[in-house]
Amino acid sequence: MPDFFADEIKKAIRDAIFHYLKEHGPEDPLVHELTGHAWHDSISLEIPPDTKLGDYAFPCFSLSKKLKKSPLQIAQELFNAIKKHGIITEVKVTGPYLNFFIDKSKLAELTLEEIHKQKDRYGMGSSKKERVMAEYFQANTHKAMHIGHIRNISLGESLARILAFSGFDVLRANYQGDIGPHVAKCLWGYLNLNGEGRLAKTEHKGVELGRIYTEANSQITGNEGLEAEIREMTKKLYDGDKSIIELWMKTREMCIKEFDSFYKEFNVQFDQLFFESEVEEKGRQMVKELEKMGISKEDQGAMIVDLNEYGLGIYLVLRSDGVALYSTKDLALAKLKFEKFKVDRSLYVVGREQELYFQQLFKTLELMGFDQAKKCFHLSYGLVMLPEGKMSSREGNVILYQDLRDRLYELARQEVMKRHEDWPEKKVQEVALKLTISALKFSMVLREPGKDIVFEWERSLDFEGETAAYVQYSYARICSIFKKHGKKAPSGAELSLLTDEHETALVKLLADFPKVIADSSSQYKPHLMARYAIDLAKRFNEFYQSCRILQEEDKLRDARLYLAEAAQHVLKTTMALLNVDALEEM
RNA sequence: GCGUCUGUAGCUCAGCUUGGAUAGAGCAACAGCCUUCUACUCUUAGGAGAAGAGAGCUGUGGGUCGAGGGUUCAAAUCCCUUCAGACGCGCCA
Repeated sequence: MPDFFADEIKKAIRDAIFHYLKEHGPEDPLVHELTGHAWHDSISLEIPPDTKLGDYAFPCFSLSKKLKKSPLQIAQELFNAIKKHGIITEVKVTGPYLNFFIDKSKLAELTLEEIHKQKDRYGMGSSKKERVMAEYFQANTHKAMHIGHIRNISLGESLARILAFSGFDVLRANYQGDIGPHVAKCLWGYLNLNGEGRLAKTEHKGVELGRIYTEANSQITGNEGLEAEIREMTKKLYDGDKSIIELWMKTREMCIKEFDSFYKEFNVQFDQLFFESEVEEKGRQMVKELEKMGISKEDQGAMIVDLNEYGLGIYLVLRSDGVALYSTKDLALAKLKFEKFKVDRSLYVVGREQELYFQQLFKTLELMGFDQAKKCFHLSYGLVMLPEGKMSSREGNVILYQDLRDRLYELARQEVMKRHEDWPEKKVQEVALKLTISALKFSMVLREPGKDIVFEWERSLDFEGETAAYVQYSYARICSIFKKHGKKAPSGAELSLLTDEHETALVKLLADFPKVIADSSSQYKPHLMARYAIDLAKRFNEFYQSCRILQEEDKLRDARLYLAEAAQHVLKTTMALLNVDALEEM
């Protein structure tokens, strides 16, 4: 709810305490506290667990200690001293709590008029004058995309959108490995597992290459002869050996093309694509610099940064044979981000297993004197598993994206077809695809990032429950009201009519939206936004269920239309921030 | 061995940063309701009636918040111990 209400209540409480003190004890440190600058913070309000108890609550426990009286007594005495005024319509004492009821029509007016004024900009933060780069996805070419990548891109994109909405200047970055042992394995597979024939048969050549990689990898792993062969091929790749470079270029192109269509399907556009090869050389130079600065040193032939005094162990920055490591390249990339792209804040959406690694990276950057190092953040996320028990780990039984997507899509298509027999096939496919991709994104963002999740894919498309479809359906319902009504909500509606508990509950939730933006942005937690979207959809449906709109008499109808339109705006914004499609019919 | 994270209803998960009133959702189960969703009939229109489904809503049942201790007026939340699991701890990314 808007701070305005809390402020008014706090003032009333302060006056009551003053009044109380005047009568009961002339000198008290409390007077000092309440006249100081921080008096505002010394009175803390809470939201009661049930709206029937009140809209705001003031617990009297802390005063109890200072005044040496029971909180129940204090609540009663404050109640006698408090003056109802302005937006406070009622005050009640419930045990040790002083509960306040606020003027609901005032709340509706303030909130809804703000939303109608701002429309899709409602909740948007003012410019932070700060540039943040979010690096995510980081899928390698020549490898299959699996369900973990989906969690990554869904989180990353949603985070980027939330940050941009809350006022940051956001750059989206993707950092991909297009060369290395994994490429060699894929190419070996291409040559030995009938790659040419298989690619000829499919549109999705990148996907097929990924499958070839997976098969090749399982054959090669543990086979010493083949592993030696791969090492040899990897070296040839790095050396630009003509015998293999042409195939590499050709297949690399296929993979990148496949990624492009995937980005399109997922509605993601990167501002900056980085490749490992770009930063390898710079990384090696940076390690030399580190040594000069006395930050790194040689150990067993390799270069390390000893971070033991920070409890971060040893950070290895260069291999003993002088070959660049992931860390070598990341150091250079970070510098590039800070200096060339003028980034003030840098986010990395990467799996949880690299937590220590990123702490080491950030600490090293800090030691090098980069101020931005303090504003680096590793958004780490857990594994995605299916109810069947398979995991998305690198070695384990991988769930390929394409397989899952196709399964989900088929399910969605059947459902849409069943409901709209009159729709042309093309429209069915279009809507089904949107539902599929939205369901995937939403399920991946709904959970707290750090935790492993079990992706209940069969449920993700349900139109009930905590799903994208439920949110989308609620939105479509609102759209359908206005379609039926034939025009938008009129301005100047009598919002004081909105006093039903369901109306108020919806208004309150709408009023909370700016805070949700602020929280999910400052804490890097997109799941707060997803949960809010569910809550809002639910709250709207409750309102819709118990309050008629179009059939009411004009004034009430207009007020409710006004409310519905506000819900529509906010719901649309939440979907945009989650990168979920807002469909007008489904 | 050390470090980080996780453990909440049968299942999937919020809540924990910043301690407060009977610990919340969703799914599944059961019992209902149903308007603006779907479809049928009637109506000049607005709309009305009966019905079904469901992608709506309500209610019911279901919990030692892993266990034990501590701090506090108050602990799912903070601290300690312990059990279980995941991940990490130098030449992978």
